[in-house]
Amino acid sequence: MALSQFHAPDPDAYNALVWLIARQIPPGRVSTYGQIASMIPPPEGVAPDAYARLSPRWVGASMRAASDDVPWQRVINSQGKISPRGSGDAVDEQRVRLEAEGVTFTPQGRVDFEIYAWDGPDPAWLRERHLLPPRSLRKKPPAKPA
DNA sequence: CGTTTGACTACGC
DNA sequence: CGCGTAGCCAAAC
Repeated sequence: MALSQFHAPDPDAYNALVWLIARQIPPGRVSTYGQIASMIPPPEGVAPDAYARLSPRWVGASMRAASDDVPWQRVINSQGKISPRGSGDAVDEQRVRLEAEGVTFTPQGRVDFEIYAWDGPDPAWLRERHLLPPRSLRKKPPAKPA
């Protein structure tokens, strides 16, 4: 069975996990589609490499379908920018909401992950729900020379 | 029933 | 930093 690059095999189940995680993002902090995807194990039958390639878009689809009780404004793309979509209205609204929480944007419209990146839920919270440790959005410190 | 239309990301220039 | 590319389904029109 071919996997869709736009929707998870079981959208409803996937959405529930994405929204659950998104609701943990504190005000004034941001996460990314890819980071949230990295906390969710590949659905049954989905190979790890395929999951890594497709899941960020699945999370994007989940955010699109999210109701207003999910802080969707705190999820941006890996470049630190608000993802463009059809009507620029939603993009403007997202920026307004983030700025209202204290998030600032560079002149190029980007959010600095070094300042605003969310490190993910408490490890215990993740383990209890069979979720995985998130990949960091911050630059990895240079390898420590012996 | 054929077309259009999607909240992504890593990578190369 | 900005721009283009691959990936290749399915619901809404």
